[in-house]
Amino acid sequence: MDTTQRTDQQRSADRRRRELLEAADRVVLRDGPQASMNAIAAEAGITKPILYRHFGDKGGLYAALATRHTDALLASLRAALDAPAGRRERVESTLDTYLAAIEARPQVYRFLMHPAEGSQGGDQGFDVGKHSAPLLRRMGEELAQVIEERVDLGPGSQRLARVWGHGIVGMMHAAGDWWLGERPCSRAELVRSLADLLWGRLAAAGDRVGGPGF
Amino acid sequence: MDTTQRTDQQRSADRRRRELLEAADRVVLRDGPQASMNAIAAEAGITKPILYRHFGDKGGLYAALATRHTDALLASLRAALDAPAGRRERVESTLDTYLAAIEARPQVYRFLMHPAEGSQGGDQGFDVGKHSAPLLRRMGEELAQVIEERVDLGPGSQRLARVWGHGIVGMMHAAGDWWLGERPCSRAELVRSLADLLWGRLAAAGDRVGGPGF
DNA sequence: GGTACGGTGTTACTAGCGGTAACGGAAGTG
DNA sequence: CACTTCCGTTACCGCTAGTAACACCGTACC
Repeated sequence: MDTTQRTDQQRSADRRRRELLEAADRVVLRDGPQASMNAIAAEAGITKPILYRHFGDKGGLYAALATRHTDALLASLRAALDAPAGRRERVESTLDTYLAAIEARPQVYRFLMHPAEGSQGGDQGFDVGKHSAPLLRRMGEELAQVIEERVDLGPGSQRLARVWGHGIVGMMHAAGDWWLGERPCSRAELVRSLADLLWGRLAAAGDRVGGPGF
Repeated sequence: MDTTQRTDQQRSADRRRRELLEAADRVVLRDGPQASMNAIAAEAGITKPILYRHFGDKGGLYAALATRHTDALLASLRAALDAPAGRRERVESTLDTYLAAIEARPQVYRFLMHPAEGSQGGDQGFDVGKHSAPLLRRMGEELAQVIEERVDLGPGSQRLARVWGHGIVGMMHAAGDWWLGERPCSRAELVRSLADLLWGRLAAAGDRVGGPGF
């Protein structure tokens, strides 16, 4: 009947969709954010229009792909963030989780952070600007929620928590990006340094001798 | 003579170059990072090959444009950073300078941060990935230098200063990006919140009642 | 005067991209 | 057999970055 048939079709479509996503994944892992629809289709053994029938446009495919990785990474981060440990340990463990992830798969990371904005396809084209880095936004909101749940910030705590969530995530991201490019120190050192920064060592440190005139 | 002639030509070429950059600026201000070479050429009243003769490729033009704005912004930041005031005041003033800049010209800001990575031009194409956001890197290094010069961080100070420089810049950037999109509070509030974060309020805050089991 | 030259500008083109229309063939249903 | 309904293809559009080839114009040199 209709229902069973539809179910079969849907299951088949879902399987195909997963296959396509895996193929896209392989290409992105190889080519970074430059991965073209042609290349992805070729990797999947089919042609472009099928991709477009499944995902609408490039933005759709990228969103699906990004959601996948973002979900996976966010799950790891949530685990580190919710661990039954002291705050400093949780912060360090979360930082380390994130850095380990971007260290393990830099191509995927670059793809998630800079989802190919140069879309010159005339009419619609992926509305750049608003969703420039969904992963960052989601991590920021997630962290904000955890902060607000677990830290007592007094009045204005919600606003403060959100600012801090996005700020800390940005700190982690920028430091990670720079570290990934230059590798100036070990991951553990980086984690410690960032945690120290968050722990107010900047405010606590003294001025250098021979510092400013005042 | 050769020399005077060359000088004349060079001066004329420089003037032209500045004109082209200003035209490109106008287009970027209008269209954001999507600005195409055709559009820029049209705005300047000339055609593409001239642009390419002056700037090599799109990356060259974008780099020239980015350097311009980056230099301007960095000068403002350096002024705020080097002001004869207490550390907290300087930090707040620097944050505010940056946020005011991105608030005043969001299109330019977006262009600087996400310089159109989708370059699918076959052969060379702007080597994405390394120069994904030169402004961030330069700001990070600059801040690192100031930190190392003026703050006494004990052993390992150079590494620590660089990590912090990039981390703080990333925090500022991510928070600014989010704030620019959602406008959840005033600029002054954002500045205060970020400075509070850097001043260790996260470490100092107590746990929420009914918090984690441990 | 004629001629070769460097610089400025154009038109017309290539190759590749995202995206789509139109067609071809298999499968199930009357 | 006809008819619809997908799955898949080829062939195309309009756009992009980038380039080759040609035209013009002032100047230096013979």
